Amino acid sequence: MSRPQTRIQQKNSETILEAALEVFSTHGFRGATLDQIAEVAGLSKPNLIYYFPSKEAMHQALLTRLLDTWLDPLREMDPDGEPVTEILRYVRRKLELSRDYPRESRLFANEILQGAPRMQAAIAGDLTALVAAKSAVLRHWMEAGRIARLPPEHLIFSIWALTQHYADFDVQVRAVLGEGHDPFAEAGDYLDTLFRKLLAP
Amino acid sequence: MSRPQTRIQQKNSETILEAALEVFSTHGFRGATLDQIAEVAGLSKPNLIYYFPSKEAMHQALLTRLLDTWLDPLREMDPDGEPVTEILRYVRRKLELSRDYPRESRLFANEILQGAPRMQAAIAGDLTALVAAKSAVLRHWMEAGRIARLPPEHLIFSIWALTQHYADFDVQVRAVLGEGHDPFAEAGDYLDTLFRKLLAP
DNA sequence: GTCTATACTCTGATAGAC
DNA sequence: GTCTATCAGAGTATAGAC
Repeated sequence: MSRPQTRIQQKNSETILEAALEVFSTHGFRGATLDQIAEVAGLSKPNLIYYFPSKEAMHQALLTRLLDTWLDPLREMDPDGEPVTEILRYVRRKLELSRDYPRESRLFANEILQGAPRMQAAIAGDLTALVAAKSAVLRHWMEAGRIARLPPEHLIFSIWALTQHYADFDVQVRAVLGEGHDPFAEAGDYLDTLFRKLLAP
Repeated sequence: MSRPQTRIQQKNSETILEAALEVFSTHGFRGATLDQIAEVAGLSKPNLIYYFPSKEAMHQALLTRLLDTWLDPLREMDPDGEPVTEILRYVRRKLELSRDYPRESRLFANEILQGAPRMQAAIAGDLTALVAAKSAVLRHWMEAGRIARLPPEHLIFSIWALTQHYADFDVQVRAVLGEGHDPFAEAGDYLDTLFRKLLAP
């Protein structure tokens, strides 16, 4: 990957990725068009292609930067910390990601829904390895009787499912709750309660 | 909607919807093409258009039949039943839907991810009304001290999120678990435990 | 009722002027 | 570095033969 040198190039690359994120995250890879991305970015279509060799390359650039941000909070779960505190912190940070980066969450969801054709490697590699490592930590805590004995991978799945739901199904959540609700604030309290009860030995 | 009269028409309509489900559920509405649907269905492209006036109409037909199936298990939650039993039954039935109809689950997820442009009405109407009704039931059980006091809508969201995750993120789940796992069987046990602990007063 | 042929629009990408 | 013009191919949908 060759990428930006000058200031202007950096700024334009940024503008394009921002626009691409907006479009890919709502329409998926095949549903997104360069026309749309160009319009959102306020640039001409050929200009997009000047910065990125193809539509595919834009998508790839977004996915690459995404996965890192996405896995960061899990990486930070400290094996030497207090188990419940560490897990609840992870839940909270993951929910904050959903609140602050809903488009990234939807981009990821779109990719997985489609069978992860452009992410197979990353999922089979980094992600699986990290989950394996953290599952070992969780299992260790369980064996020490510090949290309830549960299948660690499924515990992690449930954190992902519950937090991402508020970003990915935002439209549905807001429709059901109606006016005068702050979905993410309520979710924060609810998930805190849920995992406290679940983890109690 | 005018629809099938003869046997042949019924059968072909069915074949087309089946193929359309396959394609829409993996690529989203805009990402799906009539070419693909025609190929999967084993029919010619114009023949598709003979049965359905447009791509849009096929999608609509799928969404309409979907929502009903989708909400059925929630409808069946019995206000006069034993609370924990009723809720656990709902969780189990919803998980079975994810296992048996993963494409329908992904079709729905795709539509919501995109902001539900073709489902606004249904979500604001039937779905919201049903959730309101069942939330009242849950709240009643909580006030009677029969289950833990929790925000009822979020309790329902968590059932949706946890069960649908196994259909929508199937690729990820299987990659993380590796060989020799039955994700849905394990999820069944795990979610049973989770909700039992969560609902205990 | 179903197919072949085709009209017309949109899409991703390139050429070449400035 | 950025734009206008444009291409080839794919996309939805229609016309009309059988």
